[in-house]
Amino acid sequence: MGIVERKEREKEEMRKLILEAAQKLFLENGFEKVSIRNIADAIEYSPATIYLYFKDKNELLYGIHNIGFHKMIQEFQPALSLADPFDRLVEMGRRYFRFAFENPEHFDLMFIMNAPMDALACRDDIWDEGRAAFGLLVKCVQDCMNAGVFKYQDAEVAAMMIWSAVHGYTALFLRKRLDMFEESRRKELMEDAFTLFIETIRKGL
Amino acid sequence: MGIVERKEREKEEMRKLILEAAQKLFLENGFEKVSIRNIADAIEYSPATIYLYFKDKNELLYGIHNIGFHKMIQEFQPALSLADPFDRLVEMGRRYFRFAFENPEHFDLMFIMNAPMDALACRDDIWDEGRAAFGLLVKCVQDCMNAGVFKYQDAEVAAMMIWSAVHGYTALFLRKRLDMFEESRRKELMEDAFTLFIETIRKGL
DNA sequence: CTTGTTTACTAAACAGTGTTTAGTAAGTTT
DNA sequence: AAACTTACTAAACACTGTTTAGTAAACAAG
Repeated sequence: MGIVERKEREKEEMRKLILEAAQKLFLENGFEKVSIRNIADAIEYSPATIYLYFKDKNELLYGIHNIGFHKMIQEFQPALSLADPFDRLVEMGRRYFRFAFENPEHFDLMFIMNAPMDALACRDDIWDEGRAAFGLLVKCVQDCMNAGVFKYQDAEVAAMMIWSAVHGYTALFLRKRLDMFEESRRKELMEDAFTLFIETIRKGL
Repeated sequence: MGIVERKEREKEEMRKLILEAAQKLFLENGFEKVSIRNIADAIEYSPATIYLYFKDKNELLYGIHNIGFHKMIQEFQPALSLADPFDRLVEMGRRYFRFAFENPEHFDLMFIMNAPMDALACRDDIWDEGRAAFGLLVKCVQDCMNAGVFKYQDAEVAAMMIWSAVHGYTALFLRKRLDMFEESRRKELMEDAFTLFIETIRKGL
């Protein structure tokens, strides 16, 4: 009597089909320029079908946001296995920015756009993906404290401060607020600001 | 023969009428929920009229973004007249966040949304408002260096690093990425992270 | 004062958008 | 074979930003 199981499998596969077609279109054309109808066309189903698998567009974007987190966590792995906790922290910072730079649409969805958070708020659910990722950072900061690199002792507060600094220039860059600097100066400025931040917390935290 | 002058005045007034009606609606309902038709209704003109005064919606949003910058610069004034340069820097940071908290729609337009930057990019113009505001920060950081508060000597890089840190938690907060912390903890965490950042740069920069 | 021209404005249309509803056809169960 | 359930869709609804063609008033020139 595996019919119900098969149906469930098919349902899951359909969700995946939609999600991956949507992701492909979004990454290719940007979020503003992709509609439910475009996605429906790509998978050769009617637009209404998508609403049988996702409550609304926010829910769909939330699904892609999840894929983004998987990708990011994976790309963080090499950083996490570095021996020195401070090196680990620096490498995590670099990878945060590099991920944003190489996957701007995913990063947008994960940390800037309203849509995925609205989907969560509607179900009044908690942002588990964000919590987990932040947890990685807190752990790393805690290791730095245990190793005596930082004198300050509240790892969560320190992690928040570090996340802010790295997220700040990443978000400003992505939303073109650093375009006021000429391209070569911009790259230099971001690199130097990051290095300066690292040196500052090494001395002052 | 003041006819052409009067016409120019009327044209300017009409722009202002549209801009302020638009701003009012945007601040009341948020940007996602206001259309050109809504604005047209509010001023009792047809939608097409708006396009005689603004190239497109991005241009209109850019206009409101400018009003936001005027407001922000004004609210920065008291900070700028503090005697001690480091106090000045701290107060600027506090006011950056307070402005965002009290004027989230304006802040969004100024530092997060794509629309106003797209309007600039189309005219391939430079972001003067951002440059001017960043200039204030650079000057303040330079004063801190001259006063010997900071040892590091590149004011622009240091300003970039400081802007990043303050913008980071502001943007994360505004885009609901800190909602994973319970409300009271969230306020505390932001406050503590800011204080920690201030203490860290005081010691380490 | 009557022309011709310019200006300011709008009705209506175009080409889209997210989403819902009512209905169909195939698969499954009895 | 009949009844029920599921998966799907055509078409509509109520919007969106934007453009076009046309009108009526304001102005300038003869």
